[in-house]
Amino acid sequence: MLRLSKLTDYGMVVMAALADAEDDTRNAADLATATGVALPTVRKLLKRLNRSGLVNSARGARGGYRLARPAEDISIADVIAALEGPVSLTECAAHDGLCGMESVCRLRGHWRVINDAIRGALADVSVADMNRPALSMPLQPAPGIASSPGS
Amino acid sequence: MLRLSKLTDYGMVVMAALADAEDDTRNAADLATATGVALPTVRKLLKRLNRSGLVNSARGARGGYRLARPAEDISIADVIAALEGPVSLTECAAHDGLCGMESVCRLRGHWRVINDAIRGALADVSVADMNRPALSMPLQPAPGIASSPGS
DNA sequence: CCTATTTAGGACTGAAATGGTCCGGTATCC
DNA sequence: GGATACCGGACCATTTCAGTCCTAAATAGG
Repeated sequence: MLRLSKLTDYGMVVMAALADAEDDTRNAADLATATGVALPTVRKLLKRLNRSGLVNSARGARGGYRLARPAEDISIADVIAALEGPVSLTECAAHDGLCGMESVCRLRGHWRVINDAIRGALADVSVADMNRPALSMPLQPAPGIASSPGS
Repeated sequence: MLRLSKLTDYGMVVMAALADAEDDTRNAADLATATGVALPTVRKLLKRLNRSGLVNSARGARGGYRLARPAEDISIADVIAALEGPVSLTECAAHDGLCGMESVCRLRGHWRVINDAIRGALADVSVADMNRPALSMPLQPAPGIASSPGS
């Protein structure tokens, strides 16, 4: 699997909808209608996205949300990090000292590299990219891993 | 997050331990001792790995397990697929017709591409690679995504 | 042939995460 | 001042996950 949570998936959909009206402010109800995601869920997502600084909010009548930055400058990795924390395939790749086997585990260093590579790849796809109708993808090779010692 | 399950994590450790003795057959108890993973868990892992054809098993006295192929020919993606199913970041990347929004969702095609890229990256790291002490990684650029004209 | 060893397969349980909902409070516009 | 809409949090039902255990089957060795 290696699956994103459903919330994150929906979060991307909401972000994409928000990208459609970059300047307009849209409220949670509108976004729910536009995306087909249940309203309370949309609310929850927007709150988290706001706290993480990915969207700006305006309270009160005629309030709503809009992207904090141009869609080109918001990556999938940003959205994932906002909704489910930073990418880390294994426990040990994220935090130190939780495993007990760390000192003798040969795998750990490798996981970190792989981890960074995937995060890098995800960081190279923007919300704007995801919003394009077609399937052309301007994405980078996963900088961390690929390149030999030289890098 | 985007985290592997703990079982998969342990599974990699077991595979690495198995790679240490490519020709010797090792039983579940030995592997539990060598890896520090609880015996019942090791058993469970080995059963699954066996069913997926990643290891071969021998029953009876002096039985045990060994890698079905050279460690160089078993990728991380193989192990992940064996233990938690094929890599698929989103529901829609794996199965058709479960979402209801599929026909109108612009994101779907993009997710598939990203998905393939990550799977590709994971497929380029072997158990043998993971077993090396150092941190040099012979990994490929994530063939699916990158490729664009420039790169 | 008999016994000890070791995997095969599945059932089961407790704990944790996840998705989803709702409520009282606060800020803003008209 | 009233209506609108976000803010923060608590809350619950469901599912998934990790981990354990038991019985059956197969093999090696005496």
